[in-house]
Amino acid sequence: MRRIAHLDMDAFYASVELLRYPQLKGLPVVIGGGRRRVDEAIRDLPEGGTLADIPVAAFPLLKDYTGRGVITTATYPARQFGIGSAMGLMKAAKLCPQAIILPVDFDEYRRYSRAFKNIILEVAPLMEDRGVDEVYIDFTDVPGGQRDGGRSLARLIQTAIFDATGLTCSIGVAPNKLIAKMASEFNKPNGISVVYEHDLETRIWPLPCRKVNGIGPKADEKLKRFGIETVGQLAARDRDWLVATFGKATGAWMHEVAWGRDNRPVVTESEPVSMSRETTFDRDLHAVRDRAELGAIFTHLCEQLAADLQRKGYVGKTIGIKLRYDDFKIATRDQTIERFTSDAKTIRHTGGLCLKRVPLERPLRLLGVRVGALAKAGSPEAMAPAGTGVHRAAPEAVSTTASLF
DNA sequence: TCTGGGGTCCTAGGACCC
DNA sequence: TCTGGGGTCCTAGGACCC
Repeated sequence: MRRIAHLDMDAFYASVELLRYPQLKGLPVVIGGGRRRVDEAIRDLPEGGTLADIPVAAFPLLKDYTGRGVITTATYPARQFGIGSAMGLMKAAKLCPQAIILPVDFDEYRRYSRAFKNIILEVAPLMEDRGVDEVYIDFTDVPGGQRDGGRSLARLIQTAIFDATGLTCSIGVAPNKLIAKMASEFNKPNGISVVYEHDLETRIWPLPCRKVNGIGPKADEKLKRFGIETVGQLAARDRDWLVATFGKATGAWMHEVAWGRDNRPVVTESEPVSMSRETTFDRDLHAVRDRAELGAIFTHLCEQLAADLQRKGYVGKTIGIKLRYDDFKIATRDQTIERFTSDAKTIRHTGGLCLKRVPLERPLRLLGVRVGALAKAGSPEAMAPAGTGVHRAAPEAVSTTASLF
């Protein structure tokens, strides 16, 4: 019998921070803010003092935070105030002004990410990466993976991760990835849930459609307009109606997931499709008035992206840009070039051409650059001579102000 | 008081080829 | 000369996820 686990680290970023700052345990803490006050607190430490010696009162508070940004993670005490991830910092400050805010430290989270994944791999080799804090694990052929429907193995992994890192996680074990993903949320934090095929009606059907991985805000809203709130109500609609209403692929998929069917394999290896860098400015910038600043930011993003590609050993041939205007609307442009590249100057130049094709009247809040159509550096594909494809004229520039780039 | 950064996949139209 | 269908690549936007 197929047994698939979904493992989700509990409040991952925040939990990693609490390992450094145990004095903050039990307090509302959010991750997502600026660096300065924490740096000051570290600098003010007495000789020989550790991070754990920083007095709680020295940490920055949400109410003193000014600036843009969102919460990436909130500790469980902070969640009691209604704070959640992706929430704007200003809104979170209203809900819980006394919450402590810490800056994001991706390098540290990546270290712990590698650590917990290595522990899993020692026990179960079929693991699929789903980002820093999540994985799927195929329990089916792991010795002991079937015992108690997978509960024993889940417990073993959970304990091993905690012993090695001090971090807790929640695990769902089910017949497939779809159900496992939902099950891992049943018992958070530090929980295990085992779901069988025959639990569909009692444990899955009562859930709101939004809990299905793949049904987002838009699809959920449309479902609600037809009176469909739960997975069970979705399962009650006939397939043809779903196909007629949501389209061939989406409708059929919805019918399958509502009946708990999902045969996607656990995928252990995958190649990246694109890499990108983007930044939201401290204040909105204008293409004309802030031309020099924008140009410098863009160059820097291209250099960072080129360095990412080179470090990871990839080249790409579709260069793209992304803008977010002050009204939050997004525009993208891209252009495919003749040769694969990871060169900052080439990316910068082609990105500059893309920028000439996009409207630049409105103030901008974000600028990004992307390289897609990736190949491994040095691979036969990446080395193929240019001009073998169909020749296509580059799109015309539409913007005049954009020539400033 | 607005809303980060890094991704994947899908759709849809047009170009172009067979 | 006209008609057509399939396949692939390119581009833009959008939904969704972590």
